[in-house]
Amino acid sequence: MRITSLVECSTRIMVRLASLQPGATLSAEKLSDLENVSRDYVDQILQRLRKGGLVASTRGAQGGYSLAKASSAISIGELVRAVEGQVFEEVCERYSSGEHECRHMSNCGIRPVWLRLGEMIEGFLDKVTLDQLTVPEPRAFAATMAFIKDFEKEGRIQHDKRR
Amino acid sequence: MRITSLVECSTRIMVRLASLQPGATLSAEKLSDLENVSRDYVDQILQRLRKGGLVASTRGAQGGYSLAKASSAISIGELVRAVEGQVFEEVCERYSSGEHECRHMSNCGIRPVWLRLGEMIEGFLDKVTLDQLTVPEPRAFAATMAFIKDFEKEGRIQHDKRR
DNA sequence: TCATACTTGATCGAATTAGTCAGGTATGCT
DNA sequence: AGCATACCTGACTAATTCGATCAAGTATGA
Repeated sequence: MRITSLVECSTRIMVRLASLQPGATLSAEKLSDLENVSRDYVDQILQRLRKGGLVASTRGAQGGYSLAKASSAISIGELVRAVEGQVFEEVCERYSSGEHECRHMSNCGIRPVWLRLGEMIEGFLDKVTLDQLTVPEPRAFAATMAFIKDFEKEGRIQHDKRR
Repeated sequence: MRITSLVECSTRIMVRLASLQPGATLSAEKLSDLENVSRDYVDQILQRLRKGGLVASTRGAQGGYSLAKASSAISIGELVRAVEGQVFEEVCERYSSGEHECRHMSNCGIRPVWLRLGEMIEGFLDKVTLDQLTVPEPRAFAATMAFIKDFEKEGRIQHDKRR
């Protein structure tokens, strides 16, 4: 299980947009340079984000992209759904289609685990909003910590300080 | 993000073994028939489970496989690590190797989210044990619900629930 | 009207997944 | 001992998904 390159790139692009002053925009070209992602790929990502209603675009010369709503109103879960279609694919959906019957029979003890796992992952990502990723202070993740409080008792999140 | 076929098959095989009477074994052939998974694939899975210390094997005619320890002592997290090597791959590990530098710079707000997500997924799967999957659905569901409840409220799990 | 910037969809190599295949080795039963 | 049963090992491969790239547009503002 992992975060794909697509989600990672999309997140970085969204964080860039979230750091803009109100009214400002960033062109796809600029985003490509800033994040070191090819122009074509940036275009594709922005397109999906726009269709998902997460970014707004201004066309023409001096045009560009900006967030479609407040960064506090955009969750990573939404972002993932916008670029990948879904956050977590259910096992039973995947392995039983058409002529095949779901291998999880009645009285199945396995299915609830995958369901619950999916709900948990989605619940987590839906509660992490973009504004939490743009601030350098440890105040980020307050909502996240509330969601999974006591999971780790030693304290708050340390932001990355490497290199 | 999804559960792979490998993990799904492995889980079903382990649940079969968990439902055996103490001392009993199931041959790879039998498991293959019961779960409708090819004999070769079952062999491969059982081999990985054995190397991970989750199943024990008895060789020779009338031999077979059984759990290496109590089903209450085997978690799905362990199972996943045994068959796939890891539960959740870190983004920074994947996208920054050798000559490439991690794109998550200092004061990165993104990395902690992926780290936390990974910890959560692993924490969840490490606490779901095989014995919780061998019972009819309502009880298994109750067990996973209990996990979430404990997870949110106390950060720890009750393993010795009365029947 | 033209440069800039966004839009769309097809394509494609690389990596991963999902399983197969071939050829062993160990054990228990007769 | 002989041999059938069953486990063990690792290489191999087809299918799918990932991670982009590419080509050919359309819309807008100066």
